[in-house]
Amino acid sequence: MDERLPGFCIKGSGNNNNGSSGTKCGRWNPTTEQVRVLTELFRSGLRTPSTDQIQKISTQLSFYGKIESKNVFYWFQNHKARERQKRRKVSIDENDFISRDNINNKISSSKRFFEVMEYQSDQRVMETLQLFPLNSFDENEQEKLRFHANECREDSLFPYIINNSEMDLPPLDLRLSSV
Amino acid sequence: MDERLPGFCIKGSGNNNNGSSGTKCGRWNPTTEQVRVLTELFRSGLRTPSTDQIQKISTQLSFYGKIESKNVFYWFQNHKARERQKRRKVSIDENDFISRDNINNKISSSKRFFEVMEYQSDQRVMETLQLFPLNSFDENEQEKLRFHANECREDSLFPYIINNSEMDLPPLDLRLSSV
DNA sequence: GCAAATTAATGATTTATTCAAG
DNA sequence: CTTGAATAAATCATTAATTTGC
Repeated sequence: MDERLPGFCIKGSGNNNNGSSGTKCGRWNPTTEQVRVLTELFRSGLRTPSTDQIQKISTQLSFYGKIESKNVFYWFQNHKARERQKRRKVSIDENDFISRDNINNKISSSKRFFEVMEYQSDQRVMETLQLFPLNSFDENEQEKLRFHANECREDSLFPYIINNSEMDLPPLDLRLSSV
Repeated sequence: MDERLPGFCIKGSGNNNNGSSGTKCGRWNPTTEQVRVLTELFRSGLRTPSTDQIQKISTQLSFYGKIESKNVFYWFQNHKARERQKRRKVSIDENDFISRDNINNKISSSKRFFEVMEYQSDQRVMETLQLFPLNSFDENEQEKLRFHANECREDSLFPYIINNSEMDLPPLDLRLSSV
């Protein structure tokens, strides 16, 4: 019963030999305050703290709970990388096929879609990074945007509003059946 | 049970004078089928549809009733945020304020550690774009890091200390020298 | 049974971040 | 260092559920 339950770790004897393999059990679990401080530091511009800074941070944060210097180091590494990854992901991947070819355009993102849409001519299915299962849609189509301010407020602040009132629709085909 | 589909903007001047500076339009009231399809798409992994997708979804869903693209956009925004919110509330169990033994014991040898770490993973922080998991909710990884970094509990005897942000910790002054 | 009053859900806006380009 | 792009968080506002008194 005291086996290593997945996701729940038995009290692995104080000194966790958190080596390289069994990171499950001896992993640092930051407290709220620790995360708060780290995030504040990150937000303040700190990205790659020096060793001295890491030590100071770690010492300070140890007040809130168990922490080691390496945790601080890793935290910044991961946070930096993941923020970046997140940005890239939403900017490029979320946009399915549209392009990576003309990445110089960089506007493959749907947001600038209104402005540069007419330029899309050749989209290649780049690196099989197919994120959405619902690509039963025909992304290849270049639909016309009818930016019709149908609302009371004409200045729309959200990035993309397309008013498409096509009413002649066959029964729904949105299933993520195939690609 | 009132089957009247919500119209567009009720442009009737002075009709619904809610006085406040809010919207003056009646808001979208999704039909059951619309919600069902949107939820299915969400559960399939779609989180931030591109403009193309939004338009197609909107077009498809208009078969079931009045809808605009912006409604689809808003729906995904809200649904994503609220699912995350829900999950976050559930996982407010993080604070194990554990005063472990010799917290920063490894600092003395941390320099070597950091050198190795730098060598290992400094610039090579995974550039891999993870494919979208078809059946999992891609929650914010940061939150996972923050709240689920470790399921390991030493003991459940420690009292929670959740909002002790007013400890007597001196204000961190870490960014002093090398910023 | 039925509406007025109240509460819960959720659609729509605003605000505060992030990274990256210039 | 400043600005652009694009959210995601926080908030506002309205609709639906429900409670309640009659």
